[in-house]
Amino acid sequence: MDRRIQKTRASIMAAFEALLAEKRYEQITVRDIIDRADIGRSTFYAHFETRDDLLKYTCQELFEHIFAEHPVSESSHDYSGRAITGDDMLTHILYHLKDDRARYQRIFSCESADLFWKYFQAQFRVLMDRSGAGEAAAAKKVPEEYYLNYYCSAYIESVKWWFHNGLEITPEELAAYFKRVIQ
Amino acid sequence: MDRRIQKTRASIMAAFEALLAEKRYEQITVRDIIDRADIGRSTFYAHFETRDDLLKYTCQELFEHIFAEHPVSESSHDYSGRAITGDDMLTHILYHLKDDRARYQRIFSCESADLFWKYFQAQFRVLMDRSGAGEAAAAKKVPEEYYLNYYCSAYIESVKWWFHNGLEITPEELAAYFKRVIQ
DNA sequence: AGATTTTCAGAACACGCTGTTTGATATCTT
DNA sequence: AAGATATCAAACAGCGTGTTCTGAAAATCT
Repeated sequence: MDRRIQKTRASIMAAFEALLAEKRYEQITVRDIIDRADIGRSTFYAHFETRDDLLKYTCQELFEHIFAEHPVSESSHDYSGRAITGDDMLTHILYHLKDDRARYQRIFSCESADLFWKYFQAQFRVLMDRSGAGEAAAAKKVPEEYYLNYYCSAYIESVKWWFHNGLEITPEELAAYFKRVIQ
Repeated sequence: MDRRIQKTRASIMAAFEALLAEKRYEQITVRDIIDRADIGRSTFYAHFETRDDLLKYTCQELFEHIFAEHPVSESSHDYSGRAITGDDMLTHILYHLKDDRARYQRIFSCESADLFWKYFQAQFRVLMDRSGAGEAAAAKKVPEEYYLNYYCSAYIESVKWWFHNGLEITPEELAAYFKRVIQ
């Protein structure tokens, strides 16, 4: 792969993330990006069709690691060889977030964080769809759809709260909070 | 009060809400609004400073009834004479929403619904701040801030789910779902 | 190293949107 | 009826997006 492409792409992404820390997505112009990345206008459009395209790509790139199909051993936690299911997954995701906290913290505390949280929740929902929430819903005597929605949003809100408080407590502690309020 | 002002304002609001049903807020231009409302450009700017100003005003107008300080007797429910506190409030709000369901359904199912849900949650949060969630948080052994956030977002998510399913069940039933998952 | 292919830069372009200003016209209030 | 005020159309400056073109620069191939 052409090194120029990688370099240019990297500088665009870096400029974009830096700008997100300063102003909300809607206010970031292509001029802002290319000035900061120090590239030409046409170069930007050679890499991304539109500004929205860059945002979409950033989202994918941000979370693909977390929601990868086959989690492998990581620096601060090791689940290799074990199947990641149920409760473990909740903590597993938190570790991923904490491992790359510098980046996620910047993204999640920017004014356009909503966009990323929404993408995060959608991905989490896909995961949960597979690990049936039927029993829990039945125990609470509410529709499964209602429960699934409740469960996912409560989890995301927990993570939001965690980041909002500077990731002070450990992943295990936060997971414990979540399980306790969920019961 | 000048009739012209009322007429113009009403036609702007109507045009805006109609457009929200068709496309997302960011894509609605001032030209769209004034064409639909059949007014001049400068007239629009005589009433609202910016496009965002119109959105803000619409939010306020939408929820001011629901979050009014002193709830009075309504068509489909009557709490007059009783203090609205705690659990009653949860159902009370749902009745308000159902009373004007035509309007709220249009707003909450439009592509820019997020903006309105966010405003809704912020207002709800203000309400809840006053009715101390300290005991419940202590019972679950989680920080009060964490619990308050959890509680409010779970409520809003319930209402979202309700609208998403066409308000099929009654306010009492939804409130029951909520209380059951919250426990 | 030299030739070939690909990417990059910079400027100019068409187009659309925002918010302002103008002076003439229509409509309200009293 | 008369004065106040809201509305209108049209033109304006300013800024943003996404396109196109050309020569220069860099990477890749042999």
